[in-house]
Amino acid sequence: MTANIPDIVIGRLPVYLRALTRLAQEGQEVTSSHELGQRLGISSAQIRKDLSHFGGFGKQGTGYQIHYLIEQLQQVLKVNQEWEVVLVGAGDLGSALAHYRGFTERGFRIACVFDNSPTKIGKQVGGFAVMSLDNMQEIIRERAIKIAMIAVPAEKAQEVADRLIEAGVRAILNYAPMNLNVPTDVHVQYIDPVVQLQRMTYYLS
Amino acid sequence: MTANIPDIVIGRLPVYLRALTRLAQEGQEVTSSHELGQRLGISSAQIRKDLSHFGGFGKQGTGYQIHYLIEQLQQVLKVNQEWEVVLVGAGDLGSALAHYRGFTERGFRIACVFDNSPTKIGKQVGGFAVMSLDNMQEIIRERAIKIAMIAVPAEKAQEVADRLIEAGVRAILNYAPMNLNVPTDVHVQYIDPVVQLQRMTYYLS
DNA sequence: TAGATTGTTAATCGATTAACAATC
DNA sequence: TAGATTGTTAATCGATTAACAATC
Repeated sequence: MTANIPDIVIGRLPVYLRALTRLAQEGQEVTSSHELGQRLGISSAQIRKDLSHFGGFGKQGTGYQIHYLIEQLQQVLKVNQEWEVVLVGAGDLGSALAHYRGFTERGFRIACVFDNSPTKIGKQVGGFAVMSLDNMQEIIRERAIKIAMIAVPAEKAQEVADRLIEAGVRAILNYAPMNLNVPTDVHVQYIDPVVQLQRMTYYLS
Repeated sequence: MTANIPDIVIGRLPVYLRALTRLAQEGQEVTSSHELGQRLGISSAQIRKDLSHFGGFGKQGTGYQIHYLIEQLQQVLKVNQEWEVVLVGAGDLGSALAHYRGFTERGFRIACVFDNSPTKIGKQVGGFAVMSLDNMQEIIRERAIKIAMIAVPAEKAQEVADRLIEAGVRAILNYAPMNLNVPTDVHVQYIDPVVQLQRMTYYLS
């Protein structure tokens, strides 16, 4: 039943999870594929189809128990546990990420912050002592860390990625504005605000 | 020829543009759909198909002149001009965005930074004097600004979006971890690092 | 010329939607 | 029961890929 789910379906689950969490915060206990779809601008059929890949989480006539569905989605996405993440780069962006409080409540904890600038190593950034890149691989191996965020200049990103992967990282969130070459068993997601802005200007005026 | 291009195609153009710019920086003058595809992990057929929506930019047997293709893509995406952007929210994230140097070189200039916290209004953030939200709509109207970035807490995001749209904004880059309800003529892109991390944990271990 | 690569068509593949029986 | 909504199947829609003539 859980074999070979399309990645595009997986990509929507965190969005469902986020919307459900918000509904729960608002005090609601039950929802329907129709209501959720309206909130997200997605068809109700798509939501039901997506969820049905993983099991029948709802009841005919009633809909979905929000708390139950949240738990199920967390389990599917494996975020019913806490993941340690390393952050590479302690510039403006890295520093903002280190300060961001939203990671822990949704399953991720920054374990270490690395940078190779002598002016930054040893300094505190968002409660973390910035460590040298020289220690990075050792720490990743010791703690068996699988996830990293890259917030270094574009020129350094590929080299950093190579070292992360060599040490055992299998998921990378790349904030550097460039494409990474990685083995097929390594997953990369990209965040480049300019790419997203450029996608919208096409439609303007 | 330029009628009704699928949005998914538009979404890839900025990525092509970024890769081409990098190739140009590396001193290369000509490339092929095959080379570009390899760099991006995309099939060469898809690249040729995408580009062919807008014209024949290449030469058989030779490939694409990088500089020429960059210019053409910039024109298609309307980033051969500078767009003014307002930034709402001057917390850690907003501050990092205000400091980011990568916007201007790729077509976007932050025009103003807004926040409604009295402790922030008037302070300098990345070279901008933070202004009160009370002045926001007036300034957006005066300068006919069409693009905004939202970096406020989730609870405030919808209200901020409503005010931006009322003042004339038509493209929003939303950093708040929540879905926005907007009219159909307004475009929204989302950046939520946790959503992207959660999409990858599914595949781990 | 020979080799290479485009632009485009047709075929394939995959994702979304519509519809409805099942059932709460 | 009557009304509502799920889970699922089949139909539709759209996107990707393969293949190749055109041509530099």
